[in-house]
Amino acid sequence: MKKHTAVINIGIIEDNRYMRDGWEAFIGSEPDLNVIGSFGSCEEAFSSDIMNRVNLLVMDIGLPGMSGIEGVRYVKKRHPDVIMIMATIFDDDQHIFDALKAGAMGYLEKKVSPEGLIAAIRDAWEGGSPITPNIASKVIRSFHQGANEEQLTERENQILEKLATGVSYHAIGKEIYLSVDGVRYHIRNIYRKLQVNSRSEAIAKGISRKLINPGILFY
Amino acid sequence: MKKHTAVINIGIIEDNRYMRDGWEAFIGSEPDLNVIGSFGSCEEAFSSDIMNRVNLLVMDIGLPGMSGIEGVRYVKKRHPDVIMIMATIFDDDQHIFDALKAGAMGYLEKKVSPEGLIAAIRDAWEGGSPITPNIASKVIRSFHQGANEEQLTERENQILEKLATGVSYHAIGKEIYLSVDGVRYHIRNIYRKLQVNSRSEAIAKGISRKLINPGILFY
DNA sequence: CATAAAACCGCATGAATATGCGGTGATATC
DNA sequence: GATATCACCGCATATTCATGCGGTTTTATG
Repeated sequence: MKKHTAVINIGIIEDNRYMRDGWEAFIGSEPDLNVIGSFGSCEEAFSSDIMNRVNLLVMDIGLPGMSGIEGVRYVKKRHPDVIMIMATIFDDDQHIFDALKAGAMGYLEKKVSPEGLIAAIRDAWEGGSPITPNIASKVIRSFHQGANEEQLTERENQILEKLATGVSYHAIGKEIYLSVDGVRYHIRNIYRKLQVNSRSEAIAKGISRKLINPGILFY
Repeated sequence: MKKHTAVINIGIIEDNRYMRDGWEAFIGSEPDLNVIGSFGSCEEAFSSDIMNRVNLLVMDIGLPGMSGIEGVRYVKKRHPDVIMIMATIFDDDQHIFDALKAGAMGYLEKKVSPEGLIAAIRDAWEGGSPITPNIASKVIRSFHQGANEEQLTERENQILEKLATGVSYHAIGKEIYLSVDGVRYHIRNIYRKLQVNSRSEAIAKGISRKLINPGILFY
């Protein structure tokens, strides 16, 4: 395992000139942070030669041309070791989750202080995930389960989990020592409680309500 | 909307006496933080009268009797406005995600500094989610999509999303102006790429690979 | 120009699912 | 002791799904 380089090579992608220059100045003033390129769009950045040397990118989301989200996907695919931190004015759920799903390690609001930005870069470089508190809050909340929704019984949860694996009613019955019609009985009740009328919806809703874990999700 | 009270009423649940007293002393030394009770187990805490006055709980996970996770579920159900911060030695994924899913707002490692603990309490009280960097990293990573897995085309993703809603092939075809057999064609390919052979598995795998969002998950 | 890959369409068939209705036995509530 | 709720079993039927095989058209690549 290679040790961290002494200096972190940083790239900036941000279309607002003032913002970009400000970041560059602040980051560059740190002895161990080296801004090797700053660009106004993903296209400019990705066609430059810095992509093979850069260690960490600070990116905006609202960019002309290729959006920051698409940019994250691009980088993640072609340069999987590059760490990306989003710094943006968007604090809506969709942007946040899209960016994180695409592979960003951090997500900052643009109003972050220079010191905060520097700290975030170091934090990400050490393997952490810098996210400003109210973004963190949204992320954490996305894990919370619905509170006063209709509860499933133990048996129903058990069967719901089996449903998600794709096996037939017959196979479910065999696994839990129940007749096919017994399985059907519980499934009816599950559908009623979740207010759905298909196996597919039950699974989708069950997962989104955290009643079942798709195995791969948390590795 | 009621303004935040000037003083935050805090409860502590931690079985290690030294740890508990340490926390109580540190937290209590802040003028705006008021420790109104500290307990060695959930049972003790929940049967006390502080539960109706407490604003924020700092809890361990590894507790005798009712575990911290169960404790979180209990509190979330009966006192949904109480904010919970877990402070624990467990940094494995299962404990973290279980606690967050159950409703904890923050997750700290026990080695957190007193200043860090105080900051975390204030942060949580302001609506943030205090999590130490390497915990944050795990949470963020759980959002990342698998990199070199077989990609679905745009059309396939579109259809996979429809599949999760539970509608029939016929209905899917109508929605996206495609024949039933055209729908079938894409579904075959989706199954092959995801290595499944049922609609249920495709949905479960699609969600866990973040190819589709169950609508309710991110609110 | 040949070839390949993606995106469709059609048909056929056995398997699985959704749902309605009618049962039984156990437990709990009033 | 009547009533209700839960967990199960059985049967019947229309609908939907999974999958195999053979097509066409468009678009990119060599």
